[in-house]
Amino acid sequence: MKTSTATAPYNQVKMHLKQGLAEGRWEPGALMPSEAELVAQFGVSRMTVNRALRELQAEGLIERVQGVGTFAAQLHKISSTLSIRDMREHVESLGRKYQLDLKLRREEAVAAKMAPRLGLKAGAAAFHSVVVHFEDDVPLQLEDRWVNPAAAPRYLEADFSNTTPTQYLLDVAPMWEASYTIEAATPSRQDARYLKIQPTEPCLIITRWTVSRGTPVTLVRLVHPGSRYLLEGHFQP
Amino acid sequence: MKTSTATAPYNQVKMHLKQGLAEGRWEPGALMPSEAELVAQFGVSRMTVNRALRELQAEGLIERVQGVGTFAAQLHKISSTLSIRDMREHVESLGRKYQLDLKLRREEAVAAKMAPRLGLKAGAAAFHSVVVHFEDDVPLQLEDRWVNPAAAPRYLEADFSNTTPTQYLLDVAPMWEASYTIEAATPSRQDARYLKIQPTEPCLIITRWTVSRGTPVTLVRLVHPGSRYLLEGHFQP
DNA sequence: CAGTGGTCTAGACCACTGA
DNA sequence: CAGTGGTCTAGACCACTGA
Repeated sequence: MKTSTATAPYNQVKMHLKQGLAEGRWEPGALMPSEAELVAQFGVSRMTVNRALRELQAEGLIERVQGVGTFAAQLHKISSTLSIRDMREHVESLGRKYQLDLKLRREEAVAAKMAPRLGLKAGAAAFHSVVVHFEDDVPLQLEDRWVNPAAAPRYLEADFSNTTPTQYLLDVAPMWEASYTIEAATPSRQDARYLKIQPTEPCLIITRWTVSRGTPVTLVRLVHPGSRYLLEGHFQP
Repeated sequence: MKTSTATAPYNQVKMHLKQGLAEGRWEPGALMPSEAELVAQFGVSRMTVNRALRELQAEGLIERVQGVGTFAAQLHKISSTLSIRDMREHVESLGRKYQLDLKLRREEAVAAKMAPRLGLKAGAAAFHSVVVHFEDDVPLQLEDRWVNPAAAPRYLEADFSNTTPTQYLLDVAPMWEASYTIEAATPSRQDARYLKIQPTEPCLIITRWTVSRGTPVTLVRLVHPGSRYLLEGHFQP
């Protein structure tokens, strides 16, 4: 029938239920209206209410059991989106001056503990780079990165005057799978020198491992001075 | 026609496209088959391929433009689920012994800087609790929490021998909206004493603010010794 | 058995885009 | 204008649940 004019019927049903949940009209675990009831109430076809319900289910707001019914979900999960944010974009989006200092970039033999995560044998050649990202002349992040040469053979030649290692690698090897850890620790003495902080300053350290099309691409350690960096997230159904 | 037996047709279309994306059959930004082409290729109705495509879009794997076509997405975002994990559940799921030490729980006047986030006026009465969570007799998390009395009037009487503040609050005031920050910092002297760590040890500090049905519920600071705690995440489309 | 959700179809009207 | 995606419908068959 109609299309994006105003709110589509499926979306009206969806918003109606969402608001009811927000208001607590259905306690967590409570039985909600069936598809047939919503069809009667809104005067739309079953496929339309089905879409509304399927989307609410995908968002984790309701649970559905075939043969039984639809229930308000227990909201225990915060689903928040952690972007692989490029430091250049991030800093420039704040209206600050961005600078990148390439401290090291060369081929090195990869250490035994890192090799498997890069899909390489211990001692095999890999690319190693160390970059410091600045916001208004203040070091904001130290990026210590290993790259699988098979995934980005020309990494050593990449020009970082207008791009960043993150951006370059996303371009040549689209990210498909990733894991990360976030921890608090003190920086190494070398890290501290690069970041111009005391070696006792707590740092937020993100370690990220990226795979593209089944090939490990890069293993990166991102060190942020605790006093200058914060991760934020927000969740709203 | 069929139902959950084997793979539903919409899911076959979806998996086919997903695998093509994983293999790099379509570079990011490249034009993908239209709905009409997929209808012909799979011999299913348009609604069926439409569902497959809509779900891939919701997962961020493709982008669709009305009047133009369907395109392989640039994969820049890691969407990972950060749970409000209950420490008791977390520790016990690892097969470890869980203990809770209630250090403080009382009514207090809320500080001016915290009051607005709890929906209260500066100096109004709020509930304040401090709890230490143990894993095998090792302090794993310090939980310093303020609670809006309007959202959980009986918080001071809750029995924490079989539940936790998190669990109790999720039960009485289903979480609807939340924000959090994650940072690295040194603990306060008091925090360090409770956690039995040196005041110089870097800690991972999560500050979380929760709203239920428009009412602020709780503001909590979770302090984790950096040497004992790590946040992990994984992403795969 | 009645009621529930899971899924599919064949057709429809529409808005939007770019040639 | 042809091609694209956005959405809806009325009907269908099915599996599952619990009385």
